Amino acid sequence: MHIRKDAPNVKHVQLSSSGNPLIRKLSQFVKLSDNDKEFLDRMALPDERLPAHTDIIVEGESSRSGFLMKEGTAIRYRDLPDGGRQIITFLIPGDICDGHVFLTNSMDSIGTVTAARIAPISYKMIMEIFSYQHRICEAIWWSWLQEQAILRERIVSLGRRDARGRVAYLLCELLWRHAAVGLADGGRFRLALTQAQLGDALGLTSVRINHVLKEFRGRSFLEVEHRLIHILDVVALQRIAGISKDYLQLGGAPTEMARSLVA
Amino acid sequence: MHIRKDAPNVKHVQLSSSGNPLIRKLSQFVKLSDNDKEFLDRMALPDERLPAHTDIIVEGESSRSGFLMKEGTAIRYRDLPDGGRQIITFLIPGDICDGHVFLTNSMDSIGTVTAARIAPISYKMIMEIFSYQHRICEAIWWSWLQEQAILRERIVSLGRRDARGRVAYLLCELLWRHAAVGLADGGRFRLALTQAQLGDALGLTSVRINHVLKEFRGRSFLEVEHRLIHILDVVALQRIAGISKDYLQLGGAPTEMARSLVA
DNA sequence: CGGGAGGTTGAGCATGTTCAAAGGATGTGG
DNA sequence: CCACATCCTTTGAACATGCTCAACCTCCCG
Repeated sequence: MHIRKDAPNVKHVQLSSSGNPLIRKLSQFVKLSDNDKEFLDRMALPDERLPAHTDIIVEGESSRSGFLMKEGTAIRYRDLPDGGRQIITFLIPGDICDGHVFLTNSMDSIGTVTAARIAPISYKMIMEIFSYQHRICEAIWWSWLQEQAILRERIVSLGRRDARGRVAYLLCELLWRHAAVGLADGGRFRLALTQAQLGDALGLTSVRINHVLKEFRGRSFLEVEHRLIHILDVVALQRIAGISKDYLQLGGAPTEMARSLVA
Repeated sequence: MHIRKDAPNVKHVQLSSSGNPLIRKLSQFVKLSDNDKEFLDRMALPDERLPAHTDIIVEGESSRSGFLMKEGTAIRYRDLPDGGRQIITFLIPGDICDGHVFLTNSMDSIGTVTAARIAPISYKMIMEIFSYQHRICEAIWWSWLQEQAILRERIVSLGRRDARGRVAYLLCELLWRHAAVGLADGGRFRLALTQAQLGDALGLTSVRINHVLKEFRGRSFLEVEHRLIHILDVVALQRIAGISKDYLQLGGAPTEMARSLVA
């Protein structure tokens, strides 16, 4: 990415992990009790550190049932026979990687992008949540709906948006997701992705990503300094992506109508 | 599609709905008891008939919580500001449309393609399943994993496969899904999609779809007679799509390893 | 410093699009 | 049950978006 020589001292904001991001994430949907929070904190321990560029799960082979991202960024991706690669999702702190990988025989791999910290989650624990932790269960349910909505939005992106629209959408998605776990300050968040990785996520080449980012920088939609991305004009990006504000229901509670139906 | 003038009398096979396709679908994953089946049959009643080309849910506005497809084909799609459209998923008999649409504020619409028959599902009923019908709950859980795997595979398709690969993959997916609910006979299933709709699902134009189908017909990978599609060489299609057999875990039970973890 | 990874740039190329027009199939009302 | 209107498929030619390949540059890190 473009790195400004004259980068000012970056204001020290809360852009790295603080406490348990899962609590932050689930609090979007449900008011968690102290008990709930304690449970979630226990669930996030013990954890495990992983260096950058390390595979967690390779082509569907896994001894792990699932895990919670505590720090860092990871990708769920697929290597194709022709040498290509498609990044399917980015995993950021607060995300639960659900082990679907090997349950369904899909050949996805999962690997870290940056150094990361993850907490394994056993199926026993999941079953415990389902049976005894109803409020957490409800929140996780909402969180899954959100995840699915993100997958569907990505399908729309890849199917019908051009390069600029795809980049614009992905940046919005990542900003909102980071904000939802308290890892964004205004339009700022830490993004340690190479242009090639962005390309692999968007079905484009790094060259094209480069052109689009250059244009966006020129139009002052965003700035990149070191590994910190700063979205200056989210509205412009949304317009380019062709989305109106409320898409994805990120960073907000479910609609009243929806809540009443579930209660 | 190409329609052969000399189409022979189509063998009368079980390509339209017979009984409750949801039972068939869930039986892939779990051995259902007579009680379970009775419950699922009650769940599928009362039903409602809808003509072809009818919107069920429009741009996220819905008074419906969810429904089960009993007969026919529907699409979940998105209309874009520029006039384009992206079909996100096809709904076939046995699929539960989960009402995510309005819960998450996404602007998806859902509409029938052919005449259809659907059974509304209330949230009360879903909660009942979660609380009291553990075997069905487990089966639905598996079924969701499968759905997610399909969405992810579609992302790979749109991101990294060319037109031929995309068409090949979609045909395989539809064949396997139809087979899973007993609506395929050998390589045959009823597919009432226009080439424009296939294009909207695959991020391509109808013109391109036409060329690809022509090539596939020429190479004897498939035939189309009236609205019946006949896949003659699935293996060839899989090769073109770049997938190996077990993808998606369609039509088979979960791996032993996976089952033991959940049990 | 020197090597390597990632970013930037340009020229030629390919896949798929757009636009347009004509031929079949379908189904609806008279 | 036919006639007409409509929708779908098929085909061709010009065009555009994004790709490939290749070179060079910049920064970072040992």
